[in-house]
Parts: sequence; C-alpha cells; structure tokens
Amino acid sequence: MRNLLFHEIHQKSRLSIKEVNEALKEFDLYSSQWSILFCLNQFGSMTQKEIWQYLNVEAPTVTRTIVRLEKSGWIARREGKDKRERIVQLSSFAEQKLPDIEERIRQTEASLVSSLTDEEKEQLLVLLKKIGITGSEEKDVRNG
Amino acid sequence: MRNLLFHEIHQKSRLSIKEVNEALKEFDLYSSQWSILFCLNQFGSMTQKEIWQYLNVEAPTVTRTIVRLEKSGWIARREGKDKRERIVQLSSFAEQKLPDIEERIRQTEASLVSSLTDEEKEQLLVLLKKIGITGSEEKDVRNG
DNA sequence: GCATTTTATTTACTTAGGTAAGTATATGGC
DNA sequence: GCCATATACTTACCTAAGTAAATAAAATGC
Repeated sequence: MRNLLFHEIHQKSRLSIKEVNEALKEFDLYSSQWSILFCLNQFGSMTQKEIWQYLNVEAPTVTRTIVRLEKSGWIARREGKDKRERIVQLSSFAEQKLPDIEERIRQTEASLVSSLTDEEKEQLLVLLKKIGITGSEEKDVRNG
Repeated sequence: MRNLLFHEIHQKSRLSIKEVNEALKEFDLYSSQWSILFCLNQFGSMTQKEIWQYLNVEAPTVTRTIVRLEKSGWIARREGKDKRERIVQLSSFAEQKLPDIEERIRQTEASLVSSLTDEEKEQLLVLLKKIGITGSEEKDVRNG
C-alpha cells in the first residue's frame, strides 16, 4: 500500500482498542469508557468539557459515553455553580475497582509493545507527536 | 496520561481519518471507501475476502462499504465461478476519477507528516509494525 | 450420494467517532 | 434591564469497526 504509514497507524489503533476491549470484558467496560474513568482517576472531578478537551474528542462523544457510565454506576454527575456545566466524578464502586482494572490494562498494553525497547517506545511517541503539526507549531511538540 | 503511546496512536489515527475525509468531500467519498478503491486500483478485481484480508478488517465492514460504493456507482460486483464469492471491480467512472483522487490524498497525507524527515517516516513505520507482535513472530516484521 | 462441515457473504446489533442543529444558561453591550 | 452573543451540553443522524448468528454454496467423509 502506498499510503503505508496511515494504513499502519489505523491498523494498530484498531488492534490496540480491540485488545483493550478484550481485557475490559471481565469488568463490563469498553475502551472509551475506560479512558474517561482513567481521566477522572487522574484529575478528580471534571466538567464534561474538561474531559473532551483532554481526550481530544468532540463533546457529543463524551456525552454518550458518560451517559452509559452513569447508567452502569461508574460515575455520578452534579450541576456546577454554572448551571450549564455538569461535573463528573467517580462513584465509590469505581474507585474501589479501578486499581485492578488499571493493572489489567497495564498488562495488556505492555504485551502489545513487548517487542519494542524502552528507547523505541520513547522514539515512537516522539515521532507520533510530530504528525499533523505544521512548521509554526513544531516548537510545541513536547507539550501535547 | 500514563498510557501515552496508545492515546497518541488513537489520536493520530482519528486525526488522519478526519483529514482524509475532509479531502475526499469533493469526490463524495469517505476514507474507508477510498481504501477499497485504492486496493482495487492496485490489484485489479478482487473477491470481498481478498479485500478484507488485505485491509485487515472484518468481512461485515467490507460488505457495508462495498454496498455503498456499488450504489454510488464506483464499483460493480459479479458472481465468481465459486458462487459464494462476489468479485468486485472498479467501474469505468471510478477508473477515470481515481488519478485525481489519489493525487489529492497524496497531498493530504504528505501535509500531515510534513514535519517528519524521510528517515523519520521510515523509522515510524518500522516501530509501528512492531506493535502487537510476540517474540516468535518477530522475524516477520518486515513482511506486513 | 447424502449428511456433515467448512467457507463467503450478509444481517442485526453494539460501541466509537464525527457534524449540525437544538436547548438552556451566562455574559456583554448599550 | 434587555437583547444579542457565547458557551455547555444534548439530540439526531452519519460513517466505521466489531461480534454473533443466518444463509447459501462448496468440499469432505463415509
């Protein structure tokens, strides 16, 4: 395939999502749900905007996933002082389960990149971050 | 984010699909449709199985996209000698349009990786190909 | 030669992402 | 204070990819 790079990125993206979903089955979670739980675990309560900005997806995508997480008891939402905002936080059930899930995900991801050295992983990350930036933004590569 | 690598792969995958979709708008095509047209242009007539095996997706995904491509006149299908198979081929309309589309895609992709040197692109490809393979398969890295 | 198994494709349904438009609340101009 | 604009979120609808199960045709066993 001529456009090998994008083909390959696309493939590995699908592959890793597939593996993570497989690992999450025992917890009745999907990869996108996990990414939000992980986010909340790392930063504490967040507005939906903070979540979609951090994950770099669109607002409706987060709305949908959050609704499902709320229905299944992983998170709760409350109104903010600004009544347009909805503040999202982990349930105590989620807080209790998260360490196990994180360990499981860590294993899955480690296995996926087990044939790369630490240096190669670092290199891969640096190269990936360069994709999609134009000359003028290039100085910001290390921030993302 | 701890799982930075997958986060980044996922992001760049979405970004590149978005850009390719944007570029394909003027031709009334989507990225997944393009990948099938490209495939057929490269290899000539193919069965659906050959397509999904090459693109490394599941059969139902190819069925859906092919049905749409057929409805919009980009491809035609005929029965094979084996009547279970359906042989897919480009329409003359598609053959006529493809060079322009390919040029447009080439530009889009080049712009996305414009901040990488040729050596870096090659390196990125090599590293990506190593993802998801176990020790015993490692010798096959260069085939993919 | 017929029953069983395999194979190619399709259908139905799920999550995941996107855009566009709608709703409700804040904010600014005056 | 009120109207226009901006912002946060939601709804509706599109493509993309996956799994599971259905269908139809080949291939195989005996």
